Amino acid sequence: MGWTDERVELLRKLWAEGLSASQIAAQLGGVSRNAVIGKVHRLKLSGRGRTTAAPARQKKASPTPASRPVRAASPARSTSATVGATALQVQFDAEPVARQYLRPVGDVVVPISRRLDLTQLTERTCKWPNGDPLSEDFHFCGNEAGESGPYCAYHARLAFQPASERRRAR
DNA sequence: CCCTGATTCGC
DNA sequence: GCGAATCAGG
Repeated sequence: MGWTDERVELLRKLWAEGLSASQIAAQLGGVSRNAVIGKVHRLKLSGRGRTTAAPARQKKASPTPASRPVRAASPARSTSATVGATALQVQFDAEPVARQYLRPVGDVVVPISRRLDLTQLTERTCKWPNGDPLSEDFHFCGNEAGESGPYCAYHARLAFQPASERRRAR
């Protein structure tokens, strides 16, 4: 799957919104988070909320076991403090604050829900329920779900992370 | 352990 | 240009 204009556009949008690379990758489908990150860098996007600093790494240069590359020590990389907004990642799920920007299409926030009907679900589609089950608006996420679970990467995190947090917090 | 982005480099 | 492998950090 290549980077079509639309996919790049979506990438830019989601990245700008603060979604993580893996989340974006999950929504795009067919690409890994590494692919997303790589593309982001190629597009000269990067550093928004800023996560891990960039201490100028240097590795993986010679597969030769006998060769020991000299360690270049000159980061010369100052973190340009530019972005004033977008400092924190969004952790929405049911938070009212989250709903602000997550309604670009009148759907949920995260992935581009496909609004699948129950009968349209396959074993590889995310079965995360969206909306009120009692309402007609109810639908399923429908994004790509691996074999590791019933949900896409994004919803899997929403579903399972709270559990670990509970364990830690409790 | 999970995750995050950053970087390098072979393709 | 692309992205897997790897690194570095939380």
